[in-house]
Amino acid sequence: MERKEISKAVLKRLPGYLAYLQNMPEGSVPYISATALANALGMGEVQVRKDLAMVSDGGRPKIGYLRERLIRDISQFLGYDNTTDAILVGAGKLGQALLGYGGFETYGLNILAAFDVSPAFGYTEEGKPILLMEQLESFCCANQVLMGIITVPAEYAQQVCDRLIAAGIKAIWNFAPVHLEVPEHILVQNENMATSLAVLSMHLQAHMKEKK
Amino acid sequence: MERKEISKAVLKRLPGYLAYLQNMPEGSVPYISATALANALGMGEVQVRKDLAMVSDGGRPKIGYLRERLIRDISQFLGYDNTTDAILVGAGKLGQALLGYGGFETYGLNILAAFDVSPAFGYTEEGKPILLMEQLESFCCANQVLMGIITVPAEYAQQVCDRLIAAGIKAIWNFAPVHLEVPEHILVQNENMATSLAVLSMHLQAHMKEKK
DNA sequence: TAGATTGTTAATCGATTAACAATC
DNA sequence: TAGATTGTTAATCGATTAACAATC
Repeated sequence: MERKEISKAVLKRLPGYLAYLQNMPEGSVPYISATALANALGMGEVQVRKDLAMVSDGGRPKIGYLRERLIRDISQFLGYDNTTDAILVGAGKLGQALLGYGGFETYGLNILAAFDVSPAFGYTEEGKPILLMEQLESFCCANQVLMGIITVPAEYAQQVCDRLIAAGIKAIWNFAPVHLEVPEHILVQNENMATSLAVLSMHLQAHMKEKK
Repeated sequence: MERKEISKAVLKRLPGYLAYLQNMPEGSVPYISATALANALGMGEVQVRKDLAMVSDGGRPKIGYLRERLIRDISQFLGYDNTTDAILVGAGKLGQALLGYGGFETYGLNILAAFDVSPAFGYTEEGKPILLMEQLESFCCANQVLMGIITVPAEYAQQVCDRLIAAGIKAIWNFAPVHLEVPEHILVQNENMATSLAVLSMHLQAHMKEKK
C-alpha cells in the first residue's frame, strides 16, 4: 500500500473504524463493506469508502474488505504496530488515571514513567516509576523519549513544556487548559475538555430554549 | 447581542479565547484587539476577528474589545453563566479523576453524583455521593438532570447510554471508546483519546522517517 | 487628520457529497 | 450474466482567507 498524503479530518476518523472492527461480533462473515461500516457508525457511505481507500487496497467489488486485513492496514497506517515510548509529567489525579489506563498499549503507546515535584510515592499501582522532576532531562535523553504527556496544573504547563522540548521531545499531549508556545517542528495535541463542554453546553441551551 | 447561527468550528475555538483572556497578565491595558489575541494564540487575525464578531458587538475600531466585557460575552454565549447539572456513571479511575477535577464549575458544569455497580464507597473525597446503578433513573428524574457523563468500560457503555436516555438525559459526554447509538435529538460528544493519539502518532512517524 | 482596528463582502481553499465507470 | 461494491472524477458545500470600506 502506497502512502498518500492524508488529511487530518480522515486521520481522526480512522480510530473509530478500527475500534468498531476490533469489537465486531465474532463468528459472522469475515468480510465487511464500506457500506456496512458506514451504516453501523451512522456515517456517509461514500466518506467511509474514500477513507478506507486511503489506507488499504484490499477492497474488492461485490465483497468488501477482509476484516482482519483491514484492521491490520489501519493499525499499520496509524503506526500502532511499532510502539512509542512516552513519559508523563504531573502525577495528580488525572495523571494517575492515565497511568492506570491499560488501553494505551493497543495504540502502541508505552508510558515509561511519570514525573512529579512531590516524591511522595516511588511507584504507581501498576509498577511504573514516579520520578522527581530533576531527573526528567536525563531520563528522556537516556531513553530517547519522543512523546511527553502534560497533566500538570495550567500555570506550570508552559515551563514543563519548555523542559520537555529541551530534553528532545517532539510531540506533546497536553491536558492542561492553556495554549502552549512551541517551536515550529514540535506538535502539540490539546486534549481539551473545555472544547467538548462548549459543544454540549450549546446543545443543551438550544434544547432549553425549545422547551420554553 | 443578537445570536447568529454559529458553526461548530467557531464554537470549538471560543473556549481557547476565553481561557487566554481569563489568564491574561493583570494590570495591563483593559482593552485587547483581535490582532493581539491572534498573535498570542498563534492564529490568523482575520479568523479571530470574525469569531469574536459572532459573540460580541463590543469591538471598537482602533481600540479593540474591553477585556472584561469580552469574557462576559463569550461566557454567556457558551452558556457558562447558568449551571448545568450532570451525573457521572462509572466511578473507576477516570471517573474519579473527573469527579475530583474542580475546574468544571468554571464552565457551568455541576456534577451532582456518580453511579457505579460497586457500592464499595458512599462518597468521594470531595463529598459527592456515589450511588448504586439502581437509583439512576429516579435520581435523574427527581433532579431533572440533562447531561450524563459515561466513564464505564467500553462493553457497558451502550447499555448505560440507553438507561440515561430513558431517564430523560439529552446530552452525553462519552469517554468510552465506542460509538454510541442514540435517537436523533440526543447529542453525544465523544472525548476520544484514540483520535488524539492518532494525530500524535502520525506526527512522530513522519519525524522518524525524516531522521532516516 | 492619519492610522489602527473593526466588520463586511468577495475569493480561495479544502473537504464532503454526488455521479459514474470499473470489477468481481 | 446481473448486481453489489469498489475506486475515481466532477460538483457542491462550508469554512478560511483576502480585500476593502467604515469608524473612532
